[in-house]
This record gives sequence, C-alpha cells and structure tokens, in this order.
Amino acid sequence: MARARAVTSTDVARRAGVSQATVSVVLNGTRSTSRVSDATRRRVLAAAAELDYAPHPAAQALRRQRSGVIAFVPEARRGPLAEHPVSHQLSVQIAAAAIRRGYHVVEANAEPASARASDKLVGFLASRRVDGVIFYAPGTAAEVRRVVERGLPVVQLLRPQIAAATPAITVDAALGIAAAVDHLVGLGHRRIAFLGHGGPHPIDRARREGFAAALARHGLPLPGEWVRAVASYAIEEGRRAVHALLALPARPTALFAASDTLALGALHALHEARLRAPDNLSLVSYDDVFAAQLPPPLSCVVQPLEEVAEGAVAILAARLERPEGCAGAEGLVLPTRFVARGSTQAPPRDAPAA
Amino acid sequence: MARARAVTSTDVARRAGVSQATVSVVLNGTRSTSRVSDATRRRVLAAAAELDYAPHPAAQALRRQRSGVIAFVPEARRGPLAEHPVSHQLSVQIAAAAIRRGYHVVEANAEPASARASDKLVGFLASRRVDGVIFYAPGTAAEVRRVVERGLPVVQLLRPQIAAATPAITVDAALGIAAAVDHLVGLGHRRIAFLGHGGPHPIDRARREGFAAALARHGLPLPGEWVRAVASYAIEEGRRAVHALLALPARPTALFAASDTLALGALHALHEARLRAPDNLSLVSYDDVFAAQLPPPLSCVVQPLEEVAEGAVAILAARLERPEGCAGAEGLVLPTRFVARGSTQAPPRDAPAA
DNA sequence: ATGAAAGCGCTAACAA
DNA sequence: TTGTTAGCGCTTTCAT
Repeated sequence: MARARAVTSTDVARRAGVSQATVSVVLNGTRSTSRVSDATRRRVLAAAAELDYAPHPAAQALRRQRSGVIAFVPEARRGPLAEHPVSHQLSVQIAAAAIRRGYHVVEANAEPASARASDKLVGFLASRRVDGVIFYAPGTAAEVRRVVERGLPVVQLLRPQIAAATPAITVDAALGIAAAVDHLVGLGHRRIAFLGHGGPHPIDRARREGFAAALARHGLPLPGEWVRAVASYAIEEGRRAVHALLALPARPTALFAASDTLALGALHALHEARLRAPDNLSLVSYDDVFAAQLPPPLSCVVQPLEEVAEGAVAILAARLERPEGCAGAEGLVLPTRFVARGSTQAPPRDAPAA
Repeated sequence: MARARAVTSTDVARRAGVSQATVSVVLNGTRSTSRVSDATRRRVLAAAAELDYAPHPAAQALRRQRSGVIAFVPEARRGPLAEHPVSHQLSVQIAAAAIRRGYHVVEANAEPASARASDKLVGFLASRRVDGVIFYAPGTAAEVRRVVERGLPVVQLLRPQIAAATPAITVDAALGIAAAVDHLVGLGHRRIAFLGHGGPHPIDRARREGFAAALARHGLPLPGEWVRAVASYAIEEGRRAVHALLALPARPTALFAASDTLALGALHALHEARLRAPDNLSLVSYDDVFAAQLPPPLSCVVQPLEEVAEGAVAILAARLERPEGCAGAEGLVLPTRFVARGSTQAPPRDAPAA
C-alpha cells in the first residue's frame, strides 16, 4: 500500500473555506485576541480535527528556524547498561520530558566517538540544527564552552563543569546522606565506612563531605582506613575496595556506597567472601537507579532524576520560547531523600563498639 | 552570543563560483557520471569543506518528503531500568545503528500512554512523519497492522506478532540453550530445572522447547515440578517461582532461567533462603544484558542485540532507499551462544542422581 | 556540463 | 478580521 499523502494546512483551509494563512494563525494561537473571529476559529479547528491534521515538522522547522530538537550528551558510555545506569535513566527521562513539551531528543554520542570529541560534537550539533543541549557529566569545560559559544542554550546535569558558566541542575546530596546515616546510627551502627569517588569535583566531594559531616554530627569516628576513595564509579572499583575493607582487622559494621554501581561492586565482594548483606555488613547505596532490584534490595539515597530531567527541559524550553535575552543562568538544586530497604539492619551483638 | 547563521548550499555555491543547484548535484552524487565536470566537483567539494557545510535536515526532509527519522516502539515499560533491560539495550543499539546510516530514532512511547494505544501510535507516527517503524514485542497484531496499512515499512524484533506479516528479526534460542545444557551436563548436573515464560508465543516456546529438547538429548528427566512456567519476565515472578522450587522435596542442582530478569529473581529467592549460587544451585541465564554484572556473574545464553538492531535498521534503510517495491518481507534469524561464568559449577557430591 | 526555476508545507509581515 | 505574498534551504526537472 502506498503511503497516503499527508494532510496539509492547505487541505484544512479548503475544507474550512478560509485561506491557508488563517489556518496557520488559528493553529498557532498567536495573540489570540482580535486576530480571528470566533466563528472562523471554530470552523478551522473543526476542519483540522476532522482531517486529523498535524503540521509538518520539517516545514515548521524550516520556516521557524528552530528544529524542535534537543541534544542530550550523556557521559561517555560504551559499556554495559549496568555500568552507566544514571546516564541511561536520564536519557529516558529527558526524552519523556521533551516530548511533553513538544521537543525531541537526539543523543549526541549514539555513534561512538563520532560526535563526542569536542570538535565532532559541535559539528554534530550544527549539522542536526539542534535548538539546545543538555550535558550530563561533560568531560571538559572546553567542550561545553564551545557549544555555548555557538550560541546554543545549554544545561548541565548533576556533574557540571563549573568553569563553563551555564545553568546547572544539581542535587543536595547531604540531605539524603544525613538521613541515611541517621538511619544506620538509629539501628545501632557506630562503625560506618565510606566507599566513594575520591575526585575533586563538587559532586564527589559533596557525597564524601556530606557523609563525614553526618558522622561527625553523631560524634562517630571515621578512621582513614574506612574511607575507600576510588577513582571511578565502576562496579569493579567497588568490588576491589570492599575486598580491602573486609581484610581490615577492624571491620566496619556498615558501609555507605556513593553510587549504585559501587554498591553493586560491594555486593560482588561480599559474595566472593561468602558474606552477605545485611547480616555481615549493612549497606546503603546512593542513586537508586537499580538499588531496589538487587538482592537484597538496597537501602538507598534517592536522586530525583525525573525532576532533574524535567527541569533541564523546562529551562531549555523557557530559553527557546522566551523573546530572547531575558535568560539568566538560573540553575536548580533538588533535594535527595533516603529510603530504607532490606540491606540494613542492626549490627551483630558481638560487634566491638567504635 | 547570537547563534551564527548556518552556512547554506548557496554559500557554498557562491564560494565555488557555481550555481546552487550544482552544489546540490555534486553533494548528492546522483549518477556520478557525466553530470558535473571533475574540476567543478572538486571546487564544490573544497568550498563545502572550507565552510563546514552541512545540509539543513529540515530542508532536505521537506523537499525529499522523507524525514530521516525512524520510530522505535519498545515494549511497554513504565518501571525501573532493571525490569526491561532488553528494551533499553535495543533502544541504545538501534539509535547507534540509525546514526551510522544517517537516520535518527524517536521513541514512540517516551510519553506514557500518549502514543502507545493503537490509535495514538498511528497519530504519533503520522505527526512525526517517520519513515519507518521498529517494533519490539508489540502487544497486538492489530497495532502493527495499522502501521503497515499506513504504508510505513515495519520491522519487528525478537517477539513479532506473526499475524502481522512484516519482516522480523528473531533469534535461534535453541542453539545457545543447547550449549548451556551441554555445559551443565558436562559439569555433572543431571537434575536441571527450568524457569521461564509459559506463554504460547514462539519466543517463549522456543526457550521452553529448546531446553526440553536439550535435556532429552542427554536422556535427562524433566519432572513437571521442575518446570516453572511463569506469566511474565518480571523479577518478582522469578523470585516467587524459585522459592517454590526450593521448597520441593526433590531439589534440582541447576536451574536454567529464560531471562536475565527471571535469573535476578532467582538470585533474590536464593538470598532470602540464605543460599547461594553456584554452591547450592547452579544458575544459567538468558539474554546477557546484565547477567555479567550480577554477583555472581551469571553463565548465560547471549542474544546478539547489537546485530538485531543493526539488522533492523538495515532492512528499513534498504526499503527506504530502494526504488520502491522490490521489497520482500525478508527477515533474519540470528544465532545465540553460551558463555560460562561464575554461576555454574559441579553439583555437590551428595546430590542424589536424577 | 551547468543554470534557472519551481515548489515541498509552513510562518509572518504586510495589504486590504 | 482576513487574504496575499515572500521566503526558510533544499532537490529536481527542464532549458541552455
């Protein structure tokens, strides 16, 4: 069967007995007052509905000089789904949020290396004529800056390059982490270790320092050997670090892992050591992208990724639809919260006090 | 900074000292012979390169009457990443394959319920002017048929609605499953249970029957109580089924789970029963989308999802670029293979023979 | 071998 | 209040 010719605004106009331009005016609803008589408007709307009219996206894009497409530049991620769950989750949520506002999303690195290298990226964005760009965890500030310099609205998510001044949506990690520590302490833990990224980025520091501050508030010690600062959030890093932790003479009774991937690594280590959570070690994770699906379901600090995505698209949309220029570099800091699940319990009776 | 005006083919033409039409001809390379002199071609190419020219996608789409966009209609999936990993993985791979061929992908259900109900779907596809559609596990044949009837090329993936005659890319499950059973038997297992979807769809039957056939080939028994046929691939189904399995007086020593999600559910059950794989039960999974990341890493039947995605896009692209009509309903059946990892080992000495 | 011109479907400025 | 008109950037006849 041949593809039916799509219905155009001219078809609608003919049917409604008006000019094609009037159809456009009615449908775009610009300055609703005093442009089109109510009767005409109704006839046009009716005709459009009867014909199942939908504007041609390419024609609109060409005329408006806006593609209606937003680029999402995720963290580099070649590997398995489970190694970059936040990136994937964001991608899904951003696509959903974009559709809700009438935009579409293309991922800038869907093709390995073709669009990621800084120059390639700009080329890709230009060739697709995207209207705006959302970065998650960009590798360098230069990369972001080059996009900004092209005049594109940019939002950074969760791990912004602060050297590139753009609106950013971040999260208040300390909030949820404090609640997590309260939960552990309430259970009776006094020997709580930390597993997280050791890097200088505010997002990594916030998790470390949020944790340290929460412990301090409870007057609990945090010996250096209980702080396992690793170089990345890879599962394997978590596994290795927790093996080291378990080899310690003075073992902690609980562990806070600064990401779901690290926590998963911890589970690997426990399994290999023939130990289990929460019996031998209470475990709290951070992210909550797959924590709830692991055996055992992990007690976890939840990041509101849906709101992060929603906020990013909202900021971009505002910049695009606003009459130019009023845009300040507004950002957003969203709260985190803690959810208790099956990976935490009271420490064993015989555990030495800290 | 204002967005720089994009360079157009007219700019290139001016720079090369030719007409804009010539630029188009050169760049589209239609019938390369005897259309454009070599000297002209070189000048145009040089000018285009110097100016970083990229054709305007909307203008091309408008003129060519092809959007360059492919829709991916995934399995309905509202829930967490871990519940629908295959769908997510496919989505990623399809996007990558599409870009490689110069297409883009939109997901048809990024907005819950807005595009999934059969009529909404068609409306969505029409409004986006997509050139083709890839379904993964469509819910009904009617849904697929309505899209086909709109004249759009369609490919179905892995779980096709056979009542809707479209090209489909599927997988030969029996191949990998046979290898998995060989592996288990080689290890000494004779009491091997099955956990899988009990439905009538060929994809579900292929896994059940592939397993049964493989067991039979080894002359092994398969008592009914060792066949746990569940109603969906949800993690929770796997968990419940394996609890039931563990409660049996005659326990199997190994279990084949027909999906990663089901295997994950099995891991939950084992954990709750204070048992572990592979010590108390050898576990083989199917899919391999996150099997390798679980503790323990699961021995698994691997589906070649990247090839599935690549094939889908290739079929669509061929249909779109071919001079119409030559398209048969070609499909593709890809092989599966088995990978041994840490979730399988020889059964305990004291296990009763089957 | 190349250029001129039409037109894809739409928006927006301007006329009426 | 409505219609006419001029493109947006490109591909594709059709002349030359």
